[in-house]
Amino acid sequence: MKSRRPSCTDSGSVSSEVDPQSPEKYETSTKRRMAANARERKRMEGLNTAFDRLRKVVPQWGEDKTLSKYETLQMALSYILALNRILTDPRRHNAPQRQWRDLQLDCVQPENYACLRRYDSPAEQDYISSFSYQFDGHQLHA
DNA sequence: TAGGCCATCTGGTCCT
DNA sequence: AGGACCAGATGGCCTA
Repeated sequence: MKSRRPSCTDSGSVSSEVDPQSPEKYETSTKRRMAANARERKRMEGLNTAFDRLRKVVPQWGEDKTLSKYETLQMALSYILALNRILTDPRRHNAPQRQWRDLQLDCVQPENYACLRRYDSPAEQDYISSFSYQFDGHQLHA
């Protein structure tokens, strides 16, 4: 993970509500704020770890393209609906020999991805066109 | 250079 | 009181 900005709070900038006449209060408040910042960084780190784990289990566009957080959530939603569809699809029982992978690709609808970004390369177009199944009764809300 | 994405800081709110 | 969570603000990095 890249560290963007050197922490200004870690150097001790704390705000306005502090009484300049009371160094002890100022120090206490500064320490509290720094601790809160550290906790927040830790919390966001956990959140980003969760996003990374999610990215590993949803379909990716390619090794060189990392899904943004928003894209990851949209992809996860669509993927879950697709898997749910697979589990409830009656064709599953009629054609047990069908390859799981084929059905999986078949069950993700392209319009769920179209809003995410533009895909210009032939490889990406091919990948998108493989998601051809139309849901009935499932509606995604943007 | 503008726009998208992101990390970080910060203050507010809620909960224990 | 202190921690967790959240949303707004800010500024850096990257790409078209």
